[in-house]
Amino acid sequence: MKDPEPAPRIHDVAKLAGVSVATVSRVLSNPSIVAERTRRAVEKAVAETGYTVNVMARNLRQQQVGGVLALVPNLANPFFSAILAGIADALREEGLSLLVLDTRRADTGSATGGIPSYLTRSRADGLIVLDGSLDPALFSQPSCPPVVQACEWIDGLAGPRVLADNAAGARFAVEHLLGLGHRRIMHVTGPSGNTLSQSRAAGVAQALGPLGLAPVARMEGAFTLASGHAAAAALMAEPERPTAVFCDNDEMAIGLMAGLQARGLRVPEDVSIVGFDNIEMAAYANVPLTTVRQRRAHLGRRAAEMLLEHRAAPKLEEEELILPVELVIRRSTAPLPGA
Amino acid sequence: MKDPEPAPRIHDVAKLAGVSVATVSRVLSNPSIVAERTRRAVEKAVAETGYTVNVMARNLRQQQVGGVLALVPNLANPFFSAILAGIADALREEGLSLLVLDTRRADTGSATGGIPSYLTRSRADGLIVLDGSLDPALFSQPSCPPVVQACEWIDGLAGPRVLADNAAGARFAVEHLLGLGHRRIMHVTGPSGNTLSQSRAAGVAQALGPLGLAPVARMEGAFTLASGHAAAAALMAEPERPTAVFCDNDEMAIGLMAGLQARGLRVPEDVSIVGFDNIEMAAYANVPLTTVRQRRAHLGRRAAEMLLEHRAAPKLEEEELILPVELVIRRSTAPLPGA
DNA sequence: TTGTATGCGTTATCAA
DNA sequence: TTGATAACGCATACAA
Repeated sequence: MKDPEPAPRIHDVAKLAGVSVATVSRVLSNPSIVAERTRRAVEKAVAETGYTVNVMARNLRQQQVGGVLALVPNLANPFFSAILAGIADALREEGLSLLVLDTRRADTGSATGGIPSYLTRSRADGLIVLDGSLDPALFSQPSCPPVVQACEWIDGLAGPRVLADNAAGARFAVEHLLGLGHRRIMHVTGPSGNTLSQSRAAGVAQALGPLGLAPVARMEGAFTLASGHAAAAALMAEPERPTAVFCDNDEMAIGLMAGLQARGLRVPEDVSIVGFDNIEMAAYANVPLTTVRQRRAHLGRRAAEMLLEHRAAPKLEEEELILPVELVIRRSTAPLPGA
Repeated sequence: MKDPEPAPRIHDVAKLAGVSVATVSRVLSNPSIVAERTRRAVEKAVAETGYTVNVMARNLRQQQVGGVLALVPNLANPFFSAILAGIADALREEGLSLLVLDTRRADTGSATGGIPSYLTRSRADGLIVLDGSLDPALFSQPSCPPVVQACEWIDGLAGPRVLADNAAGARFAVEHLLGLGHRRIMHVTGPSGNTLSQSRAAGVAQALGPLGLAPVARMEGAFTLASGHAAAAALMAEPERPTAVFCDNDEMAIGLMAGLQARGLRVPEDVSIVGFDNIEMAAYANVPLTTVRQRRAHLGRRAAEMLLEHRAAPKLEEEELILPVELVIRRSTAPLPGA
């Protein structure tokens, strides 16, 4: 059992069309520079043979891979897949493929087969890093392709970034709660090392600081429904029970709502809750969730576009693009009773 | 502004180590066949130069891409990204990369740049198709790499498949409702052309048929929260109001619950609801959702493994792997009052 | 406008 | 056990 027919090569097309391989190549890559008559003959031969260019050979010759690698912490997380969709979109428009590496599962250690082996010009024309927990040293090899950081970022890794305005979003959220009269506000955060959590914490402080306030409670979650659910117990255990909670993402907010309701607390009558991200589910939660809208697909698209711009004309300035966010007010937040 | 240093090539390593390029190549790919002494010298030279093999050149020489392409209908859909995570996992263990193509956005028409241009041996060593709506003719080009269908499938496209047991899952769901005394059961389906919906409808019929029953109502949704929400109105409009609903996925079930509650119906007291997939949110919904558990990451992993087996030893038999599913009973289903 | 010839960086064959 | 060299399939500089 052998392969039916070897794929036709440019040579076969050339012979059939009665021209040289160079001419065929030109017809395929830059048709305008070849005579109408010749072009037609070549196109006919291409159609007859069913020829398609061998991408590997072209890539080697042109010293480019034709693809961009996205490094994501968890491919199964819908948060990242929405960003990936935006990236894929922008790349495809430029004829580039999307490669994906799940950094949590890839062994970061071993030099062969581990993450470092992917970070080469011979494997990707560019990198989009969505994982802020990676070691910046990974990207310092001379053979590392251009990098754009998106969504999260890595301390100590220079270069262009595109981020949502996390601090502003958190500030909007807390200011909204303050405006409703709430003063005892709890903050359910992401993992402490996470850059998103850090800037959102900063936004919380920006909102509370001028009033001489601080969160009355703080709990570190893991951006998961389960950790939000667990926060309900933490909230109930507070001596001064918070009247409002800002959660670093919607999953935790929804988990928290479920946990509170299971314990007999009502949202928003007893506790107001704000999330972050505006995932689709936010609008369909038990109590529709007030949250901070962040355009994830757009963020991915901008990251890809920035990478392509950077490849075309490497800029000296460190570009940092901060995308606006907005508060979406739904029913999970209400005025503090008696306020 | 030029590139700092051109990447070292195998030739540079060879010169530094005082051996031939062939020997360097051997040390890298099959160290055991080269003398200890020589090997050490080469390894030292590799370390000094920081050499890493040029993957493009190796791929061209070996006539393989080193990657598998997954065709997904919507990358932003968490349903698919969970499967992708399983695929990525299995591939990485074999040293293969994951390429992703979002088929809904790629223009299927144009020969250049469209989907067909990706379906070549020179672009991927194999294909995993997660989109059952694609034209089977796409995969009939002689240069198309091996294909495995996963999750959904394409009528008229032969070859190995790995599927969840959709019919059994739907049957379990409906049998559960029947066991609770429900007889007026509504079915909220996916898009009519979708293969998943078709086999789930078959499972529904299998459960109802023996009792001489059929769904009292049927509504075609789009696997989205919004379409589930819209189904609430359809349910209320039924002259014989259904007492239970089976939804083809959890998103629609959750949307439906939200819609029903907004109209004053209680789940499960007034209406029992079963979903499909067991997405994480199912357990944290307003009313925890009874649903059919399907191991999505596992499904992806098995698809990738099947592709790799197939590459190693193309089998003549059409392998079709049906993965078991199970019913997860939560609180959204209850006995029919008075039953 | 077209053809010839070289090189992209490897791996694999063959000979030593 | 190692070295010389021919592919792999294409794009492009240069010549015609």
